[in-house]
Amino acid sequence: MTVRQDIHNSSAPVLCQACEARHRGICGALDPDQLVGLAKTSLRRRIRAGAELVGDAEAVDSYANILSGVVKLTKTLSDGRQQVVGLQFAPDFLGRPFKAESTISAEAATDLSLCSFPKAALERMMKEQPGLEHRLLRQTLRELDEAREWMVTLGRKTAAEKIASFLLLIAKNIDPARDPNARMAVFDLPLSRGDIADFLGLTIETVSRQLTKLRADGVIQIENNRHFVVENIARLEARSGS
Amino acid sequence: MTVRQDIHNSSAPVLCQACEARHRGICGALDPDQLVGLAKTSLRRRIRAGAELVGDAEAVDSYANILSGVVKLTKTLSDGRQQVVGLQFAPDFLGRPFKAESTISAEAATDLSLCSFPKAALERMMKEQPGLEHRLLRQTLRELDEAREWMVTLGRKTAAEKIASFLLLIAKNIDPARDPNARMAVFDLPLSRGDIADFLGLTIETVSRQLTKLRADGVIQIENNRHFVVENIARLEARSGS
DNA sequence: CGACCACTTGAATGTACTCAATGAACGTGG
DNA sequence: CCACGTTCATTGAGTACATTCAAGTGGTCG
Repeated sequence: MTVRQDIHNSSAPVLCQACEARHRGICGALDPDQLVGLAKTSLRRRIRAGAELVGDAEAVDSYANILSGVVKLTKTLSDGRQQVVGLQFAPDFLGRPFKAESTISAEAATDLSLCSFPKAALERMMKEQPGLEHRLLRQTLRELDEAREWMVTLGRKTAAEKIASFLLLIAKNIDPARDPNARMAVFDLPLSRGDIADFLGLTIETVSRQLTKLRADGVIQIENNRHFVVENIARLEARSGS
Repeated sequence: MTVRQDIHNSSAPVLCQACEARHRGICGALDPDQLVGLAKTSLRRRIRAGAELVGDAEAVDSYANILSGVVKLTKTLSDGRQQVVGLQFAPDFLGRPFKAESTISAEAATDLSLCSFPKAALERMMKEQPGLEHRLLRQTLRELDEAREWMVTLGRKTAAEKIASFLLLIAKNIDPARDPNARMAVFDLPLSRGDIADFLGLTIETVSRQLTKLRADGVIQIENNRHFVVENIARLEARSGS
């Protein structure tokens, strides 16, 4: 582990030294020279929570890696009903290759730090380094698995189970350094009640009621609306419908 | 169009001559020599409707292309609740690369004709032909788009809208030769009422009631439970919530 | 202090579900 | 050929869960 990091960092651009995408993200496919090449055209950007990254049916000319923060992917029906169709965390790749315009919109759920680079730069590099496309395929397959997992939640779970499943999802993804076997979890929710409702296919009121119930039952503690403490994750899992 | 087919077919294996996957599927990435190589290890299989192709958490050692028929991908909760998380049509690729076992189960919704080949053969070929991985990435991205589109349907549409959306989905995918702008559609449903319910996150009874309503309103005609006629697709679209 | 925002709580309503009975199509065996 | 069982779909009545509409709470900021 430490060895691998040493090797990777030895000649990597400064920008990439502390970057998760360098290891777990798509940049892990690049050799030091290629990394330097991509880093030349890349740019670190900070985005405020709530800012729209990509609007529906909007042309996209750059891709990015998430360095920190949470991105919310949404789709909206003509009458305004909204559905969150995905959440992305560091070090996920952000963008939809091979399509001029996106059919979903992306929004910063929290403050973000991105490493962004021109669409053309990545596509050029994909040609000379097939490993890049391989990484992309892996992430896409993972996202597909997640989307299908969520379809089960949306289609077949009760409101109470949806909320428990959601809290588990956040607990497991919000902190990359977290021990996956830990018995307890503490985190700040990256989403408002409204966002959660749109993610779970519920209303704000139902989300609020179910959270209140979990708190009343002693499964979770809530401070300042956003800060959550889960003493015993197993109790949440028991309520998630698995 | 005819030119392209001539070129492709000139030296292609007999098995591949009439195969949609040769053009629109993943095999389109292969040159004639490679196609011959893959065809050597591949096998045409016929499967009866209802047969299970891949069980949940079951090891998979072969991939396949769908030549004809419809495959149903499902996930099941511990208490038996089931959700259909995807439908695949010819000439889709079937299988989950880079993972020893699948977390979903695949079942023949209709009688199937498959072109199946060993996992190892395809993975070997992917190394020497990056275009193959590219095709796979494209299909995966398309499936991801479809899954997200369906998340909106599951999370935010009413039962009536879900049914209309489902009928549109089938009308557009069941017949590869169909004119996408055609005003009317005629098709045999590849799924039972129960399957539809599992796809839409509804019960059988609700599916039945909504279909009856569409028929009563003159939007669709139903013969023998499975055969559907849609005189005016626009009327269905108007009810799909878009 | 008042306005605003996000969230919570309450009461009434409605959509889809559950349970139950009926109907239609198909295959088997007497 | 018809009676019978089976499977699949439809229809009906009553119920439950999440929604809608409405009011209230708590925190933040000008």
